[in-house]
Amino acid sequence: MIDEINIRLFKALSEETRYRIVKVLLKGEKCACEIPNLIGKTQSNTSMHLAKLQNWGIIKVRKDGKMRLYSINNEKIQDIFNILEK
Amino acid sequence: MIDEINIRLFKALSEETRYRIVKVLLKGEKCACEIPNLIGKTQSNTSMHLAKLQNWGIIKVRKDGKMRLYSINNEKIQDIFNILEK
DNA sequence: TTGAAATATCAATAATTGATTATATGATTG
DNA sequence: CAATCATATAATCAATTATTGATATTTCAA
Repeated sequence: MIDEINIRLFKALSEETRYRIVKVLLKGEKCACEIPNLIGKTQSNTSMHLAKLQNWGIIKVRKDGKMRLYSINNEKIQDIFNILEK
Repeated sequence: MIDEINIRLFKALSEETRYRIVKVLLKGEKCACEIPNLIGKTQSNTSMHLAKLQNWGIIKVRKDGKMRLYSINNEKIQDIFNILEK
């Protein structure tokens, strides 16, 4: 059901760490190594939430050497944030 | 901070019961008495989530006799659902 | 003014979720 | 191949949150 997908999207954005990750990634692709500093959380904590966001289809990742580069994987998220900023 | 308001809005919509309540109210004002049946939840459970949504500024209520009539109290919610339906 | 309908609230329990710490994996470099 | 950097994963614990069943409150009507 589409409702379940929507509820998962809301759940993704309803937690402070994930909300901050998404906001940072809306500015563009980011290396996993810099995200903890950008949002003020630990590496482990950030990594767990990145995994959740990825599992839920909110973000995607690509590898470059030993780095992982994350970016938004859902076009609707930018639209939603645009509405909230009005 | 605006972020906190946004996170609360997402939290409101991230739980199945509340999501269903909001979806029902987007069609128009509803009596508290009919919401449990409309969403398939108990009276007590529905009432608790109505209280949360009200505290968070998502919905509002007016009295008419012994009934309570609930409706959406946040213009952005319809816009968000419009995006999700695309 | 008693009873019933509509609704909220409370207390207990159950379930979910996040934070933390430590460890594991995997790629790169020397 | 050993060391190191980047990152993920696992286990535990704490905290938050939802559900349930019972009861309280309010309003109306007989």
